Amino acid sequence: MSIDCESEAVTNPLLRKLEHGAHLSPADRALVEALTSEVTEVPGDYDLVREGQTPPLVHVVLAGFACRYKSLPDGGRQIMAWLVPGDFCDLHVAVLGEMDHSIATLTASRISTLPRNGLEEITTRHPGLTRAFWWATLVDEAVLREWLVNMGRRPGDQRVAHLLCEVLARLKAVGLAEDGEIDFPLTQIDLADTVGLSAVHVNRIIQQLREEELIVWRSGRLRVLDVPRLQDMAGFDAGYLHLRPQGR
Amino acid sequence: MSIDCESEAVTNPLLRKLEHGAHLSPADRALVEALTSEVTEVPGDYDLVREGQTPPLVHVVLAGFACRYKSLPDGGRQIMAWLVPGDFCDLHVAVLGEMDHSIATLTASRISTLPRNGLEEITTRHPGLTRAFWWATLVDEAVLREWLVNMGRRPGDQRVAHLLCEVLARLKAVGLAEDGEIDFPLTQIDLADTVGLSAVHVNRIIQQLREEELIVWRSGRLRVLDVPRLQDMAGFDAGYLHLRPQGR
DNA sequence: CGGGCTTTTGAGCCAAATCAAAAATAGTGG
DNA sequence: CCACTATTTTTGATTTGGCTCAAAAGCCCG
Repeated sequence: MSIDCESEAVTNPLLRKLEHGAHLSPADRALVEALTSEVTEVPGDYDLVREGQTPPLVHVVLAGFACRYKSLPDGGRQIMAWLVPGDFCDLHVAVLGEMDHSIATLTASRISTLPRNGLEEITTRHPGLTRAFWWATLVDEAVLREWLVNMGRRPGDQRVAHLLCEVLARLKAVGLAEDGEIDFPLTQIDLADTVGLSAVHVNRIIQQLREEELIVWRSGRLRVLDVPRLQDMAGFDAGYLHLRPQGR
Repeated sequence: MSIDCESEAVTNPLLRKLEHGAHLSPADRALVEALTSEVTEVPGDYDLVREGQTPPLVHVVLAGFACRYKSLPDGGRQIMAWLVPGDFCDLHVAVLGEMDHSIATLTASRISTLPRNGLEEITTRHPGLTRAFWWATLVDEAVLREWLVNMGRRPGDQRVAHLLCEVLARLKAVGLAEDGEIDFPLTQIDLADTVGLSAVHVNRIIQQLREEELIVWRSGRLRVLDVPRLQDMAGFDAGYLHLRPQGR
């Protein structure tokens, strides 16, 4: 349940992420810092928000992995998004009224909870930040579209490889990847629930990626040995993430 | 290429849709009407916007079917959204800068093109409408999430059935469905590109749905014979569409 | 050191793909 | 209105990627 303070960037990951989407004034930056000052440590596999609820707080992931998911009648679940440091969990609730899916941590995480009215003040008084939030929402949507392509048209191995390429790029964008290597304490079951394959099959795919010397993944750490080659076999093109050239 | 003026509601479909998401003032309504006055007729299978472009106009579907899609290296395509009357095509471009996917008509369509600055004026001066646009974007995202569940975890027959339930509900919401029946001039190939199955398999599923007397689909018209039963077999729950109880 | 997760392995099976070709439809131009 | 095409839809046969079931091996943690 310790969350690896070392590898966390000096800068706030939310701030770091938003800077990809808009130019923020010093005042905007200070505001973001202030907003994310209310922090909770949460264990892995913990429901932050459940389908049908209208959470009073907006959550932001600061460290760890969370996800959006829906449970199915047959007991399975489909994960529809990974929420990594810098990602909003439920920004949309104020507008949509009720959650149409649940949000849970996948690993022990540090979560920031912002009061809704603080956010509403921003959207009326700080157009620069508002635009940045808007941008973040639209990138989430773009990611969702790419996932749909992944599930619909790519075979298992490319599907998993594509997901790994994406998470690497996203963590790099908030300063949490060094040289193709990231903290990655998920289970293969989580991966399977995400890419729509069985855990057994995902296991075989992982083994294949290891044999091809594309990745090393052990004890919660993932190293991509040859990023271009993995991207190539996955058909990965980072354009849909709409990041600035350098996550630095 | 004629677009069936009869079945089109008296009311503007965009307006009709937005009323599900927010209460609009008479001024807001007038503004929406004015915005959608610039109209083009477009044939089927026509690219409105292509990946990589930054379209100068924002498009709204008024009649017909369009879609978001990405082409794949192997020649296939994945459709990531169906755009039906009332749907924005590229509202996000102003923020994201560049299209990360293409938009094309699936059938002959009536498309409204709004100048970007008209929209920007709205987002600064008309909070009610802005909120309605925001709502529409978030619903698009919710639909995307449900599609992901559909592709990831539902077998072919349920997958197709679910999609049909959705399109029926969405068209009903803008007044374009009467009693489980809609204009539906798509090909089975379009369907296959949407649900991530082969056209041959989709064909077999359609035949099965017909045999089970769940649907009648011929000459561009779809009738769902038993809506509750189809929804039931598909595991369809309209909650994610965030519509008001009555599309009326 | 024992119990509960994960990961791994093996075997058999099934949903859905592919390939190929025929039948049905929808357009198009004369 | 009718040939002539092109596109869709349908059928059949075959192959395969990924699933299920089941059990073993490895890990983590108290």
